[in-house]
Amino acid sequence: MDIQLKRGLLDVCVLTAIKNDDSYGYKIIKDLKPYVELSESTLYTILKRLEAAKMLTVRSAEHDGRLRKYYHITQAGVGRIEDFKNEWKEVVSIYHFVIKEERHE
Amino acid sequence: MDIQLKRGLLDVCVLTAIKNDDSYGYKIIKDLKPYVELSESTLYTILKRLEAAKMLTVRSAEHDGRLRKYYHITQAGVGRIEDFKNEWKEVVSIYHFVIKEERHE
DNA sequence: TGTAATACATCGTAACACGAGGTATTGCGC
DNA sequence: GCGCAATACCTCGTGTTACGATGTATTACA
Repeated sequence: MDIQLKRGLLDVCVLTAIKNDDSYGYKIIKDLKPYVELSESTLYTILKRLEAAKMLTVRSAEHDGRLRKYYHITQAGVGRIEDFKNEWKEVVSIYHFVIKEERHE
Repeated sequence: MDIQLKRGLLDVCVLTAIKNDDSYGYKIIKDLKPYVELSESTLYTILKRLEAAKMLTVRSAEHDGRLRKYYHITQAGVGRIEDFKNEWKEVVSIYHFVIKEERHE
């Protein structure tokens, strides 16, 4: 998938991945795999960004002797998803513009 | 509209705007206005990029004593639009992922 | 013993949209 | 005739971003 096209979707995907249940880095990547591929470096950048924007909170926990950082969505994070849903209408109208501009002959 | 979300759409919008008839900078902006707002600096950056990628060709012409640069789409440019249409399926599947993850209770 | 999987992290780079600023002409109101 | 909006082009610097490369450490299994 085109990198530029992913840009507006990744933040919302990550937020969606933790929306119903707190999750952690490795699991988020696996859960999103069927929809979008993202590398670890990309994910950790996103998580840092979303934390700075107060769209999620972090909690460290030990699991089987291994560190895990669980991410929990905030109200602002939920709002970000809602904003995306509203913007979706605009995206669809752009898509229709692109497909309707066919030469009908 | 969120800048990041626009990123994957702008190139295709510009290509669509010149697809059926050659067009020029100022007109492209006005034609796209109902769908996406883009500034002149953004458009000229895009046009340069698409030209470098051989997705369009340029032809200068004088119109009412004023210079106009007409942009014409190439086969590669048409291919870019087709690629977008195919990627659209992935985008829709992401959208469905986002909206389906509602807590049903 | 080694190798994949799990789990975290940082750094540098290239791509990109945009605001701010610039040049020059036409056309209209006053 | 003067100013200003509209038309039409352009450049530069900046901040945001996705990603590959790279690093650390543990568990599980062949």
